[in-house]
Amino acid sequence: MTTTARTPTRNRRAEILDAAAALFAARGFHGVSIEDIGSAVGISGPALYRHFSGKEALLGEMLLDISERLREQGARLATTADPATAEAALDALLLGHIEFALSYPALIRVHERELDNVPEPSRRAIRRLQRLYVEEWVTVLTELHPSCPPARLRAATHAVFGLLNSTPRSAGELRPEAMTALLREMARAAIAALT
Amino acid sequence: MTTTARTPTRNRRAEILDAAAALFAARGFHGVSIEDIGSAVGISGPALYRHFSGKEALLGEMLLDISERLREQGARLATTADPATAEAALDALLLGHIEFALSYPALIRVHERELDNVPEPSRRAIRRLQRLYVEEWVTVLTELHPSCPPARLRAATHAVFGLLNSTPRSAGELRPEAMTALLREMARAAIAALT
DNA sequence: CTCGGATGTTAGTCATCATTAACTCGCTTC
DNA sequence: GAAGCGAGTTAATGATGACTAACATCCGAG
Repeated sequence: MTTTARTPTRNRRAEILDAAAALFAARGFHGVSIEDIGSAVGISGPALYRHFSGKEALLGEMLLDISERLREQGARLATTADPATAEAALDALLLGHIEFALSYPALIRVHERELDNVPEPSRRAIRRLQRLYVEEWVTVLTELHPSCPPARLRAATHAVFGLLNSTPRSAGELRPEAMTALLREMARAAIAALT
Repeated sequence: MTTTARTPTRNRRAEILDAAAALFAARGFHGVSIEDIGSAVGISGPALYRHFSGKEALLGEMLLDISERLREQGARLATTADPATAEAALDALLLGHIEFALSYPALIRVHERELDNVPEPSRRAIRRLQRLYVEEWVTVLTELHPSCPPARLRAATHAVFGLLNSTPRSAGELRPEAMTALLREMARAAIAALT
């Protein structure tokens, strides 16, 4: 009836993914209904099936996109810097991750929590991308701490992710620049402490 | 009569809470059915209502217990040490939290993720305990970094929790002692880096 | 021995949900 | 100016799931 019919499909898909991300972050995958997602973007319920084959497929696409963005960013930032200075590469990775976490807290939350709800075909691909991203970090850390065993560096990487991804929990405590500086300093120090 | 009450009830409740924690950690609150929990402890479905008034109440009790244990531990460790050496208090808090996270990864996960699913009466109490625990840390950190504004210290505390709670994610990478040492060193360094 | 309560069991009930079906409607295009 | 299609809509359908009811059993007093 009104002038709503102009959205050219591309926008709709993105709109739905955004709304679903916010809802999943707030209430969890199983706590959100198709109806909820639909009405969050002004359409109602089953209309979602014009854009996605199902709820799980929607989640799968969402996580795949997030993982791909992180991996791409990781690959770009880790190699962009002067290969001699792994320090610079690490700093770039840190700042990239922090900016992502601060810009898209809902995506970070979903990425952290909902992998188990993705059906098996996609889950494998997502896991692979996540692993590649971690390995990007481990490679850089290996240059900085050659004597440190890889398993330890991997655990350290997960610990740093936990630190950086704490953002959604301490939302609003600090302004973004202050939060960025804080997380960067803490993460750098934590990594420097590795034997 | 009186004290005995034999073990049937007490054990059952604890057994149920344990099983439910493991399931909630793995699949999320809404991803687990009453049937699932029941059959995990060998009874079936509605028998749970002999022990808990409902699914949400069960979760509420679980989170209340976790929060209470953390808060109690925090209060004990933060004051036990020589008040002159906030360093020692911080180290005690760190080791206490790490031990808890390594011993009960499922509880940590549920504690991090499921607060939103607790109905309002209990949620308030849980939040209060969580806040008290955080304030325990902030108090100690304030002694170590008097010039650091409280908001920054609070955000730093959440960041440290994120780091320490990464345990469930990097499960099995390292042996417990190695993981404890790693997390302790990283967290100490991260905190020392605060201006 | 019997009574009563704690603890289970199985068979409903009633909601909620994901998904599908069967129709509109408005555009573009021939 | 119909044909076709993209994007919605509302009404089933079929599962699943939380919770309740009605009925069984064990066991420790009295």
